[in-house]
Amino acid sequence: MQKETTIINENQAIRLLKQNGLSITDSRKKIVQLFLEQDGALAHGDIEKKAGEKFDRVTVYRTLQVFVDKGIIHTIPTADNSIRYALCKDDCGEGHHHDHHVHFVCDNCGVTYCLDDVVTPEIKLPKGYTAGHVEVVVEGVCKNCKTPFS
Amino acid sequence: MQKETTIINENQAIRLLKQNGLSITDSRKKIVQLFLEQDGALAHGDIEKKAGEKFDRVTVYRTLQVFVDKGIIHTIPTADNSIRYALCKDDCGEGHHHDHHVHFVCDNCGVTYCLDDVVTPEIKLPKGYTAGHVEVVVEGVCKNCKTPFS
DNA sequence: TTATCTTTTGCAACATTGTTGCTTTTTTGC
DNA sequence: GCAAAAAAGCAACAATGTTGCAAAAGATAA
Repeated sequence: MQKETTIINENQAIRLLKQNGLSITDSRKKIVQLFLEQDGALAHGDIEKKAGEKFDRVTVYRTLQVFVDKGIIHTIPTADNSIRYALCKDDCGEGHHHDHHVHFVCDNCGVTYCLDDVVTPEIKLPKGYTAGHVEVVVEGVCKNCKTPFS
Repeated sequence: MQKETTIINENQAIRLLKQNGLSITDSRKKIVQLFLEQDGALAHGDIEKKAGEKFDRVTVYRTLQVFVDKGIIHTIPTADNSIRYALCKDDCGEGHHHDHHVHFVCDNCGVTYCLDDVVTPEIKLPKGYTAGHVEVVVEGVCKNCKTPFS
């Protein structure tokens, strides 16, 4: 079972890389797989750890950069100086990200979730300001950490 | 004129430090003054530069930490791995920040503004999630960078 | 499949950013 | 001004991020 899931993810990873015109390499496959296996978002450090010391730090930095450029992953700003990355939905592509969903960081487990179904609200800005992208990060307790009777 | 403003800011800085039970030192005064003189938010690096190489890097780090703890300044998350800081309104204090306003980052000039009058909206979360603090960062063009006829 | 060209990786060296312990200096309260 | 307390400065270190270049792996076409 474990193995089967891994293979499915590997195939999906390869498909995703090909779609974006990227060479299929071990590190790219592995990193995409990590995102596919993962419920939440990943920071650079997480990826290095989860990859099992297999790849050079530089490779991870460059791979993440390529993925962001190609619209495969997007960044999530946090208050602790550690950018997190998460897979983009299908409508993102090279040069244009469309991540209009809210992000959620759990106080308890620290996991960052993409709430794909929660759309960022319209913000009414003061006169003179023009809005581009709106980023919303909610901090609180996630569904897994919620205590049953509270 | 220049000098007079500086003095006013210095007095205000001293008042702010005293209110929070902090010793009055050159670095603290200077750093508070930088925030008072400044329209937008400041990153650690900005402060080091603006202070004119006068203070040790460690002093700046520790001062900012103290200010955050005391509720004098608050942090603003960004997507570029550089936390920014801005003055809190009066209703923040030690151990409890109340920054329910929206932040704005200008694409053109890079300045980060606190839009004190724009309140963060209510976000409806999926079942099981409990919201604590909500952080909204809008990216776009600010009032100063707006071209007259567009 | 192999030869060749292109892309990516890994390494080394470096730059920047942030942290910690400890001594000296400054501030505070008397 | 003096003693106690707080903060600054220094040094050393840790973590994070960047760049150039040679070696390795991937893509392409005969």
